[in-house]
Amino acid sequence: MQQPYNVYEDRCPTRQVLDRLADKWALLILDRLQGAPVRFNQLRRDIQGISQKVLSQTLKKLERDGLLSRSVFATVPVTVEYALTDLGQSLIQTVSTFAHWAEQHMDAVLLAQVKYDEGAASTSGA
Amino acid sequence: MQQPYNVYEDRCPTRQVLDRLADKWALLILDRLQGAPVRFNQLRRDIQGISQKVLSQTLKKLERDGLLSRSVFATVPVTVEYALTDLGQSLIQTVSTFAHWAEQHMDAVLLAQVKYDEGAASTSGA
DNA sequence: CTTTTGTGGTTACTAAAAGAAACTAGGTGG
DNA sequence: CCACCTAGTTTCTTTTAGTAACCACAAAAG
Repeated sequence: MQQPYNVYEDRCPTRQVLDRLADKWALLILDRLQGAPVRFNQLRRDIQGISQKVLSQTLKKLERDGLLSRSVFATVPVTVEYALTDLGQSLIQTVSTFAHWAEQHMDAVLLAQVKYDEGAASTSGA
Repeated sequence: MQQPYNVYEDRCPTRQVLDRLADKWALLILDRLQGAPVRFNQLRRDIQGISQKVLSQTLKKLERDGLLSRSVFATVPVTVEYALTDLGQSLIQTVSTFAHWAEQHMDAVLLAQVKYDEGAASTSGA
């Protein structure tokens, strides 16, 4: 008995899910929510470079897919908290490893880039 | 002694790496290369919906970052094989888990979407 | 001996999305 | 009254992603 879903297939609904999750901002948001709920503007401050629009959009998509929950508290000013759901928890270890992989392997990547660019230079050069 | 790299920082080079890896096509390519080298057109056939342009571009970026290697064989017609490097191998388990997560949790995602859309309907409706 | 098929790409065009910045709305404090 | 906090939305511009066509080579088909 094999699975009904195959992400390699064009029209499989998993492909859309992958497309939404395989996003720089989505990964950073999920990673940031690891451990405890975080508020909108806190996410905005912590994830440097993200705009309100993209943060808002990405949060909506992740909420719709059931990976995180949105809670509004009637404080003054209003508090909106985002937190991982159980579904989000099922992915967070993988997301975290993926998002931080570059931090561990950055030197190797930079070295590879230098080598690649040298090769490209010699092709067009001598 | 803490790490010099932090993916949450806007100008950290890891951010660019994350941006390139956090891509639907990059993930599917890396996942497909797991186990054995694969040729260009084989990748194109297996990863349904990818275009030559995007496949070519993505392979170049992944090669530049040192995650995969490109080997040309002077056969007729020419054979070009792509394979994971050691650096690529260091990420493949995470990539594979991530890429196939949706296949395991698709039902939960679909359920969440229905619930979310119902809520949105009731907001604008009654 | 011309057409089709296969290889592995590149190039131009177009549609969609991402990003920057301003604006909204409700309430507090100066 | 104006500025500032919250959490967003809207508008506009720029960038990216995707579609489709084209290229060069060689072999096989007709």
